[in-house]
Amino acid sequence: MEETKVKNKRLERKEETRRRILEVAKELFLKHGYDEVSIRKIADKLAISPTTIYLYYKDKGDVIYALHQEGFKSLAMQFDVLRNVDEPFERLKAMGRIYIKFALDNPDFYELMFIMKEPIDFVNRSCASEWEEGGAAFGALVNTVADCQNKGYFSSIELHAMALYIWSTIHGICSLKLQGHLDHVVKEHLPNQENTSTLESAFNTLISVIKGIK
Amino acid sequence: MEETKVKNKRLERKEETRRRILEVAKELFLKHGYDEVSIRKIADKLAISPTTIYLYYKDKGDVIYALHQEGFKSLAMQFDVLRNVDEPFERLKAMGRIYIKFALDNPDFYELMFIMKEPIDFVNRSCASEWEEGGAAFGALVNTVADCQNKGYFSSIELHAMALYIWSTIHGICSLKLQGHLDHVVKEHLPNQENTSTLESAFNTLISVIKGIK
DNA sequence: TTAAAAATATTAACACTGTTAATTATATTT
DNA sequence: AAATATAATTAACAGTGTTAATATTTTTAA
Repeated sequence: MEETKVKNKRLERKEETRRRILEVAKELFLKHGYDEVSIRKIADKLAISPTTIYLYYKDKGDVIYALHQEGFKSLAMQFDVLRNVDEPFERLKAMGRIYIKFALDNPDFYELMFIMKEPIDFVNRSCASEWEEGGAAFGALVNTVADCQNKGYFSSIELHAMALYIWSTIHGICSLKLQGHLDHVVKEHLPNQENTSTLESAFNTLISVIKGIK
Repeated sequence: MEETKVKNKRLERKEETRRRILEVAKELFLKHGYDEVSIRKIADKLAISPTTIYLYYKDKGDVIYALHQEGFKSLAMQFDVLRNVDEPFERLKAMGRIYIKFALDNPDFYELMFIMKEPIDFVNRSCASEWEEGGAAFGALVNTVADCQNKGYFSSIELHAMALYIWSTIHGICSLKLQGHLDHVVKEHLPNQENTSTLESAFNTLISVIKGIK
């Protein structure tokens, strides 16, 4: 009976080391951005050998994927307050605002979660069909859109097409902003406009557009 | 008078080498994707030394930027047929379809032009204010939107906000698709739907949505 | 308690990357 | 033909992800 206890102790320690590696990876990631996260730098900060990390994560993509998952958990937490918003269209609006705020507050995480290819390729390779975190996020949007339709909003449009369309618009504006593709357009075509207000005006346009659909 | 002729000859040769480097860079880029384009591989294919490339391009970002510019020229050429479409809303629709087709046909170029940070950072650093190719593309959209408004379409919405909103939606759906973020969502929430039809249905949703705005 | 076994961590190395300084080869001008 | 300007090269630096072989530590068995 002792041997299982010891084995558990070992598994715990192993899990703890895994966690510590991820913690440092996350710290470097948030402080210096993705490009600055190298296996060697993570190892240096932990005062371990670079190769040790490969005993806990298959490769760098695996580490990145773990951060990717953390991001989705974090976003889900932000979404948690939506349970207090009963009116579906208000909930949809709040959802959009939280999503945008998350993107602006955590640009590196957003890049990891919705822009970069590597982590999502890892998902598509590993877990063939189910992917809880990602499915839940889009599922929450679909549910809210369905609730809106039950209240008469944009009920003429197919549910999933509508959800995807909303996500596309908000992701589009966030990704253009975060990747630096708005700076020039704003400078040339929308002077005397502040940085964040461009996002807001695009979001408000979306809201007022879909609000009118019967 | 001979010396200027010689100097011109030299400049021509220099420009020719610059062009050949870019040609190979583009070939590798289209064949193997961005990650596989290294200075050394370009040099190998040209049977020259890697460092020679640095005599023609400041750094790798400069090469990437040159391809970035090629992409914008190519897109502008695709847009050229729009001159034959008189009705503004039809032109807007055609514009969207061409944009989406360009993205699907040239995923690597699209990534370079509208997703990656590096080339547009290069733009924002180098040419402080004017950037013809990019400005022209968005300008074309703004003009078409303005023409639509003159015909009574979505005239209640501010011009630039509307243009940015349309771009965001179409870029959003393209970027989600190209970066692999739709695969999972489609598999889970929209089975029995084909790959490209997801894009089309989102685009059609956008069109039918904005068509109804007064 | 000590010897064997298993788990964990490390060193050394490979094959790459972008990039620069110093050097050599080539072409042009005097 | 000699001097000069231009072009291209070699060698090297500092970094990357990753693997195989080796050493160290921890656990198990005698």
